[in-house]
Amino acid sequence: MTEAPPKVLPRLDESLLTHLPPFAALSGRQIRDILDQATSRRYRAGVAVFEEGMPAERFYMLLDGYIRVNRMSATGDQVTLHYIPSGEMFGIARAFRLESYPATAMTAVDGIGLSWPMGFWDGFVAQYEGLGVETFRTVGHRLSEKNDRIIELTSQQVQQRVANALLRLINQTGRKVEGGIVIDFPITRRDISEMTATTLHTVSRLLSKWEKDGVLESVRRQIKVRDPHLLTELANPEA
DNA sequence: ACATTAATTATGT
DNA sequence: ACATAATTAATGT
Repeated sequence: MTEAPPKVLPRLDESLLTHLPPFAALSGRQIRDILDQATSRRYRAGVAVFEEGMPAERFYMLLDGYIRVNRMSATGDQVTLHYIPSGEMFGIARAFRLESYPATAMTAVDGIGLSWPMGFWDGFVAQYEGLGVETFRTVGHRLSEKNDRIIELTSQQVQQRVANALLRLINQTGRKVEGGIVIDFPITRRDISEMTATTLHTVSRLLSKWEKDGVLESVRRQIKVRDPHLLTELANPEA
């Protein structure tokens, strides 16, 4: 479900973008121009920013929150592909000459995003040095991560895949707290099972076991990794 | 070494 | 109360 009314926030400060890699190389004036053309919008947790197959009308910069990217499988199940942290661009279909969004973008938590009409994309990358370069960087990074996961899926057992998925989550979206690192947004056993090509039951069993072993703590969509090193060992097929 | 099925128990609105 | 999450055991491939 897509949310209807775009609420424009009162004031868009340039400091919103200056420290973000895609805009870091730009002058204050350039950032001002970009911001003046942007629409800012708050999103509640659990809503779709855009959906798979919809005409790709806008592209986005996530200022706060996390985006969960899903795609529909052939059997009709939603599959979680990955999470996007704040500070990254998403929905940049135009960069790949796509007419429609290849996946659904759901908010994992309350968040704030900027967006621009997709028609601005080509002009932006032509006009603003570094935007295209940084986009290549993030896309390349995501691709190499995908490659890693293909290797995992074809060569590793379930425990290792789940352990690797958790490691990625805490590395990319982890927040340090007393006694460990928590995944910064609510995540279910089902979400993890979708990312690792297994069932929620197997994930549940693994997490229960690891909780007993002191690797992590987990209550209700919240996971705290207490011992990342142990998890790293579990992720490596040693024997 | 896993999935599936089903029953049961939390937990959040 | 009702829906969603999570656990656990039993059974199957």
